[in-house]
Amino acid sequence: MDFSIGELAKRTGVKVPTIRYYEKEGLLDAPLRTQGNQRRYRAQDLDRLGFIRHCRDLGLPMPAIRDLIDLGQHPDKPCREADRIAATQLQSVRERIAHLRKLEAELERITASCKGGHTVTDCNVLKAFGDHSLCRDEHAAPTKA
Amino acid sequence: MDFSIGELAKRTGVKVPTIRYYEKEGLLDAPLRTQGNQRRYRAQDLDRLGFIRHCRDLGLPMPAIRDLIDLGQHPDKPCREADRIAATQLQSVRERIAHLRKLEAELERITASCKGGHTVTDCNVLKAFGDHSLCRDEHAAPTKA
DNA sequence: CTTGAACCTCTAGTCGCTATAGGGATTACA
DNA sequence: TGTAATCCCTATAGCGACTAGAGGTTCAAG
Ligand SMILES: [Zn+2]
Ligand SMILES: [Zn+2]
Ligand SMILES: [Zn+2]
Ligand SMILES: [Zn+2]
Repeated sequence: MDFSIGELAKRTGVKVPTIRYYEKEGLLDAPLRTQGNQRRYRAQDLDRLGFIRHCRDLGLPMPAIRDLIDLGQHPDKPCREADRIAATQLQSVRERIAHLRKLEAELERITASCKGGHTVTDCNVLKAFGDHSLCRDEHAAPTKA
Repeated sequence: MDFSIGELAKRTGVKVPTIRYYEKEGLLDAPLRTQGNQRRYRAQDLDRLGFIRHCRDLGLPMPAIRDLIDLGQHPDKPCREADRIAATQLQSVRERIAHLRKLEAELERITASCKGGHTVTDCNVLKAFGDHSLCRDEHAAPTKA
C-alpha cells in the first residue's frame, strides 16, 4: 500500500532529491511519515508525480504546473486557464525554435568558413565568431518577456 | 582615449554589471584604474567585449569563449580547436531544435484537444498534459552530456 | 542483533547574469 | 570653491530546476 521515496523514485524515474524538491516547492503534498520520520507514499502520489514529470518533459515551468494541479482539483472551473497555459507554452516553444534556427544558419556559415589552413591565422572561423557584420541575420537572444 | 565602464556599456550594449562579471570570470582583462579606483578601458577592450558579446549571441558557453580568446592570442596554433568549438555548438543547436520540434508537435495536439466544453472536466487538455501514453513520440529532455 | 542500504536535513553548487544595499568618485555648473 | 547630480565601487543574494555532498538516523534482511 504505502511505499518509500526510493520506491516512488524507481516507479516514476524521478530522482529522490528531485521528489523532495517538488514537495518543498508545493507540487507534491507532504506525505505521511513513519515513526522514524521517513516519507511513505500512496497511489495518488504516484499519479501526481507522473503528471508533474510529464509536464516537465513538455517543458512547462513549475508555476504553470502548479496552476494545472490546482485546476485538476477544481473540475468545475472553466478550462480557459488550462488552454491558455498550453497555448502559451506552444508559443514559447515556437519562438525558441525560430531563434535556434537563426543560430543554426550562422553556425553553418561559420563552420564552413574554415579555409583549410593549418593555423588560427589562416582559418576564418575565429573572425566569423567575432564579427557580426559577416552574419546574414540578427540572432541575438530575444528579451525574455 | 580611455573611457569608463558606463561608456563601454553604452558602446557595446552590454550592461555594466555584466562587464564586471566578465572580468571576474576572466573573459575581460582587468583594466587600469583611476586614482579613485574606477575602471578605464581602451579600444582593445571594446574589441574584446564585442567578440564576447557576439559569441554569447551565438549561444556559446563561457568556457568555449575562453578557449576562443586563448586561440586568438596564439595565432600559430592549429585551428582545429576553433573548428571543433563551432561544430560542437552547431550540433548542440541542432539537437535542441530536434527536441523542441517534438514538444511543438505534442503541444499542438494538446491545444487541439480542447473539445469546447466550458469546464475542466469537459476539456481534454488537462488529461493530455498528464498522460504520456497519448503522445505520439518520446519527448523527454535529452541528458545533457 | 548486527549489518548495510536507504533514509533524513541542510548547505552549496550549477549558468549567466541581474538587482539591491551602502558607500565613494567624478563632473558640471554656479 | 561649493555642491549636486550622476556615475562608479564592492559585496551579496536571487533567478530556475535541479544535483551533489556532508553528517547523521532508520529500516529490513539475515
Ligand atoms: Zn579552420
Ligand atoms: Zn552575428
Ligand atoms: Zn478546454
Ligand atoms: Zn508525452
